[in-house]
Amino acid sequence: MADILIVDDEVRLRTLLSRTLVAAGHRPLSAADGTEACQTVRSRTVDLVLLDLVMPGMDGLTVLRQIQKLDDPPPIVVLSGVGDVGTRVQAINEGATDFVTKPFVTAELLARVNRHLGVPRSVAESGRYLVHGDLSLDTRRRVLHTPQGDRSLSERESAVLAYLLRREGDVCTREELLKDIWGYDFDPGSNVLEVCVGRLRTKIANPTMIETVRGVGYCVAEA
Amino acid sequence: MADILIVDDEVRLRTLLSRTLVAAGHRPLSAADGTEACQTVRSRTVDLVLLDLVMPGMDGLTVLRQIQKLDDPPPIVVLSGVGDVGTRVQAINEGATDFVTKPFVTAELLARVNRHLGVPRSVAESGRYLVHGDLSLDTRRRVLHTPQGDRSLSERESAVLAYLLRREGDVCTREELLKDIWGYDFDPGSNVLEVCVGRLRTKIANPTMIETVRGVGYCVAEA
DNA sequence: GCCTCTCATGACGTGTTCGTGACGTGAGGT
DNA sequence: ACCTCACGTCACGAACACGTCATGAGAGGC
Repeated sequence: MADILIVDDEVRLRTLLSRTLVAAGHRPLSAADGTEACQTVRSRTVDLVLLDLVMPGMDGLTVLRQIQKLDDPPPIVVLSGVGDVGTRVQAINEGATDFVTKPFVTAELLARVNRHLGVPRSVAESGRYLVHGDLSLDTRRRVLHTPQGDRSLSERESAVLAYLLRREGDVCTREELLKDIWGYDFDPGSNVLEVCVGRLRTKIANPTMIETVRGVGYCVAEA
Repeated sequence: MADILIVDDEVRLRTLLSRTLVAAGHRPLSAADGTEACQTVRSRTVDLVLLDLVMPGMDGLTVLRQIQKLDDPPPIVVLSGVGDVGTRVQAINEGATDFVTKPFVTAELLARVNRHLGVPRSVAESGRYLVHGDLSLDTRRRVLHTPQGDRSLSERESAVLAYLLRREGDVCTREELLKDIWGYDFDPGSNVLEVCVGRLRTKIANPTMIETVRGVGYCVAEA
């Protein structure tokens, strides 16, 4: 049993989905447009969102982004027509958990919904969150959750921190970082890396977390 | 050193992965499709499987399931494109140990592979830690762990200590040290070595650990 | 068009590293 | 016991790596 928000402008589809979900033992909620959806999602906890991309008024992708901005966004299953492959890819990139092409078989839809409900979020989105001690990095939203609150990181900052965290306990050389993040094959002759690490450290609760190994590179010790 | 099966239909990726693994001290095996992979995995022992999900012929997920049916299935690291979140979730549900999204940084892939091999750090980073009695030297981070806490060593200090520890119980002559660490072929006429050893001893809990053999060189006795 | 955010750049300050030479000290040979 | 030589210790200074700052260009939002 889970609270599932249906976002679609067509009444018939909404009622169809509602009935299917009730039959499967869930509690459906409805929203006819993006604005309503955002309100609902903010005012109460929702376990999963079924989102139609094509809607009048607020665009589906916009709704997607709005939901992703939440602290602990629920999984989002996108409903899309067969045609719009581009939008679909974009939706996935924007953080959609899964998608179902219309017209769909209710059984399949249900299977997917259940899958995303059953799977703990940490597993479903494994790799999205990088946890280290008492702070965790949301690599998609580029937000760092610390005991002192959330801070948003820039793209570069996030990339560097993610790189270090993924290789936690390992020393990452300046060459590796410059190559894999900046795409530089040789030393740029400037101190981009240092500046970026500096900015990162100011945003981290514990600046000593990123250790510098003189003449080699940087390292985040294992928690 | 571990036997790692690479399952991918693209030749270029297979060779790239092979090279990377060999460089890291592993023995790679290749399979171009699911059928071949299943055969290999049944006919011999494999320590880890690198599995591409998207393949013609037998589906990656099917291979995954087949491997899981083995008596003592090896860990499976799945390679997946950024887009296919759904398949990824399914792969995790089906028992994949971890996954890496393509395109990937080889260093990260290696780190994960090593992590999932039963004997992670000792094999993957053989020689990284030099242990002697109650202290251990992390040669990559250049940090010395002592009962009194950690101290960071400079490059030279670390090099000298590592050299002595690797030849524990053996007397290292001044000529050897000066040649192998400083690159000096003849006595520099200064006391670089003594100064360095001196600095080292102050950072070590037990200064008598580095024994001087008058007229010859230095030695660290076996613990 | 204006504003904000990101990010590269180069100047500058600072701490670390490491070689150097002066000097003290202890060991070993005679 | 003395002398000598090898080693240890110290303080100094130069080179270097890193961190910090202010600045300006460019992208993107309103």
